Amino acid sequence: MIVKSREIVSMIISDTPNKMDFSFPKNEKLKSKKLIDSLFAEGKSVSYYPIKLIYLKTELPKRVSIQTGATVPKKNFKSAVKRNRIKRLLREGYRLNKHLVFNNSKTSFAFLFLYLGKDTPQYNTIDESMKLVLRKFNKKINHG
RNA sequence: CAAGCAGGCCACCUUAUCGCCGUGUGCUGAACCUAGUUCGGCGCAGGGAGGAAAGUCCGGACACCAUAGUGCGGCAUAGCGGGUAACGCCCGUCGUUUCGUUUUUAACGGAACAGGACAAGUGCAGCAGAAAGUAUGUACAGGUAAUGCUGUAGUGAAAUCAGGUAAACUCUAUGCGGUGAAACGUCAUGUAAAUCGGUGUUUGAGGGCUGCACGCCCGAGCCGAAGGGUAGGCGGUUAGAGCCUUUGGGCAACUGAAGGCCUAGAUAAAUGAUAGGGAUCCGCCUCUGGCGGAGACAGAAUCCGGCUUACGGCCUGCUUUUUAA
RNA sequence: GGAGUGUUAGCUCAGUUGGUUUAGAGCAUCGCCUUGACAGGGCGGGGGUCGUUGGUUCGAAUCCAAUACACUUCA
Repeated sequence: MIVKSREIVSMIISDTPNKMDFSFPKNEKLKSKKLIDSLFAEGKSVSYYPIKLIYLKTELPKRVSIQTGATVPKKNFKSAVKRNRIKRLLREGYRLNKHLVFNNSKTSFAFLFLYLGKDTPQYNTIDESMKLVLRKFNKKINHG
């Protein structure tokens, strides 16, 4: 199991000809309070437990196609350490899987990932459900 | 070995891959006519959570409000002396209480203490008790010319004793102006210097975020209704009552001098993820080892000094049999 | 980051300022009566570490301190 996942990572890195982008720079972070407010007000959502993705098709201030944020509700996790840990895991999950949704389309989106679970997760589960959520999102965009 | 007390130290390490945030430095792309500015890209070097970052319980620095002023009110502290920028913190010392395996006394050691004043005034005290503060009854004994005049018993936490109680009001001494980085400064963006009603311009509306009054300053707008816009950047913002070493002073807290060091600055908020190896601890077993598991409390948000609380491990010292009559 | 409030029976609240009396009220629950039976009504009962710990006091739900939890609010 351990060796397998290691191989997968190395395969992704070495076998892709275009040098897949795993970076997550400042411009791709969702920072505007205004945008976040409008996300909660009029955004649509896709969810696959324990991750919920709220998205909105809008104009972005920077020249990127997606800006992403992650939140964990304080109600479910009181400890700031645990909240931080989950947010970091969500960021990692998005960073390593964002090639699924980055297809140079002209439409730009604002993303916000919510963690709905009540236990601190392992990276494996975050990774799997992140992939599923992003595929669900793609389906919805292409067909609707 | 175990327990208790006191003090000190650490806060898993390392390799690979992929990432994040500052700093320094080198090269470089695009936009505008140039100077230069703005937006980027690549490389190198070095840095990147805590002992409590927490609770927000105290004290400051700093900023604005009059160079923060007067009176009342309010709040805090409380033996004495010292330390400190300051403190409700720390150190020393006196006293009281308590512990040190039978009792008493003394010494010694440990622990706790919001430990000023009820000899200014006011209030309060269930039950019990004659009586709880303008109080004086019963029994016995003593005493007087006579009398609760004196003692003992009894009730109670407390009984003419300068009674008890101030974490009761209060008094005394000392200290405290208010608001807190969402303070404050500055740049940019943008609408509405619009509409309706009320009120006011030296006979002064309103404001200066102070509980009230005074005083001072600013002063032409202010209040309400309905509605509209912006909610961004930069500074403040990390070199500081800073840390380490040596040494002088002091019982100590602490402090003088010399030398060395630079040690996070994010803002929907960085300090991470995955995989391997190694130490640590726990459990089990077929015990020179093997297998499985765990990794405490917890995340900077202007910055310092304390206190309190949460919590894993290691090391050192002392006590667990104190002494005398 | 700052400021503030609350915690009492299964639930919603009094009582706390100003100390000592059995910690009360409504709903819920249990028993009995009323009814052929149910609802409703009447009578009676049980149920409380007063969030936790410590202190002051003769005595603490109440005063003081620490702590836990929940909630509100501020450009």
